[in-house]
Amino acid sequence: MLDCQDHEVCIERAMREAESICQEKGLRFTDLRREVLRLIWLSHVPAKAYDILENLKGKEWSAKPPTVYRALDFLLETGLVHKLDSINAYIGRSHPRDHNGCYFLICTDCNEAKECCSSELSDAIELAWNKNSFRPKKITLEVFGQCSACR
Amino acid sequence: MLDCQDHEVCIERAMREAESICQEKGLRFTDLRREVLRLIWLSHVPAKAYDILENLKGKEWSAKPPTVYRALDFLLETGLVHKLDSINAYIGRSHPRDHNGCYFLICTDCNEAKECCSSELSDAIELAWNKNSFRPKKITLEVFGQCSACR
DNA sequence: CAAATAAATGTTATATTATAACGTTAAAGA
DNA sequence: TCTTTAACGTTATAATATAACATTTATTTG
Repeated sequence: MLDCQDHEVCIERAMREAESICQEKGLRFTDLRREVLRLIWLSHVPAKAYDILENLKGKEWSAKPPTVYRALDFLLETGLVHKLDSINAYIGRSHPRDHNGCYFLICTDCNEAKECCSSELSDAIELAWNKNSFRPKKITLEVFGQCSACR
Repeated sequence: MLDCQDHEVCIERAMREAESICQEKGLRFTDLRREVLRLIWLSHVPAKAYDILENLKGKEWSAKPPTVYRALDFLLETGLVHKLDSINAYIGRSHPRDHNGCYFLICTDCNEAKECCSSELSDAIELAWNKNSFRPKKITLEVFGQCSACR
């Protein structure tokens, strides 16, 4: 589905950006957090928490569920990953510096997911605000369908 | 949050509409399914599956998890309820005959949720289709924020 | 630097959400 | 009425996530 040509490059770009974001914000990007982020970025198919757990076990960590969930919490708070609530899975954020107006396209054939940013979306939400005098704080938008590669 | 003035009326309207939809479609609206739908409609705060289970126990059913999940599956398929994936909770559908272009506003203060239908939303999704040549099938849009009553 | 503090991780246990598999009962169709 | 199918009962377990407390590692401060 993706415009990612060379996935090694894709991962390295994401890891570099994560490093620099953590540095800027003075956050501790520990080996564990780094490894969990890398495992998530291994594929554009969103990763399940317990799969990440399995993948950690071969390595130097004594991995138990809280090991993974704590790393995920950190990555979520920092905006480095996103949780897809409709499938309980985690995906690396392509644009970790922009937190707004993003939504996710999830292909029901290949299972890959893509992050999209759109002002049209924010505008549609804005409408909800006007129509319902509702003050939006957080938006979950996940679209399931078939990606171009799978047609 | 809601424009529901008299909630008894609100529930009865929903139950009547459910009856007629099931009749039209030749579906069996059994006592169990009816009761689960009514329990969900008891409040505009989305209901958790295991809370529904507890509420069934006082009654005539030998309620175990599958009892509830099977009823929920039926109600979901029939479009009578909606699952809010971001909070794993179920809410009665206000417009069970229109399955498209709906989204949900969830108040983080009072926990009530409201179903909204909007063509603007469908249009924004349409854009995703054009931009990414993605064929949308199912959309999850859940907006968290503060409703007018809670401001 | 050493001690004090705070942050991260280890560990055990358990909570929460959901489904598989198989048996029984009740309803619908032939 | 008999057959078939759909609904429900029941037991067990899978999948997802967190609480609570101990230990280790990093950071700050005296």
